[in-house]
Amino acid sequence: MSHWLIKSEPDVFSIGDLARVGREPWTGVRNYQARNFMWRDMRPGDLALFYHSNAKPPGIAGIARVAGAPYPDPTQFDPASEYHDPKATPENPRWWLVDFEHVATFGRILTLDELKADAILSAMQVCQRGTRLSITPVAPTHFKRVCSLAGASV
DNA sequence: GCCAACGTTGGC
DNA sequence: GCCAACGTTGGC
Repeated sequence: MSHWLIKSEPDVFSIGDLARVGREPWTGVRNYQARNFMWRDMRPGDLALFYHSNAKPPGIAGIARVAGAPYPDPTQFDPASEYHDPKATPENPRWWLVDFEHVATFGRILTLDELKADAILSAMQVCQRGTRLSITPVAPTHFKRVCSLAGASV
């Protein structure tokens, strides 16, 4: 099993929103590296840290799980969507996604400051400056340590 | 295929 | 709101 970190702006879609809906298609990813993670590398059952970006404070808010196999992001075909991609066709899709389902909401946000201050977790990609990638792989040791610091048992 | 300009992300 | 980082675009 692989582990991941997925970013979301809580004003747009938060861990609480995921808990409410249960399962959500991860639409709107328009970066090839992030797409490749979903399209090629993720497997159903993989666990992901749910990170709140552009938040006060930014940090990890909970855990999600890859809920199924990848499929084309429907928003790329929708001219009314802000994620519409005129170069994509149903016969030749460019953007793929997976659904995520809610696993756990942490009792508190594990803040970016705490991650950076931690001798082990400071190596995480999300801690490096200039990392804008919305989906990143996470080492199993990092995943376990985050869960233990957040008091979550997974 | 180089690279300057531009747009976006996201912490601060 | 500022701006560093960096991916993408498009002229050549």
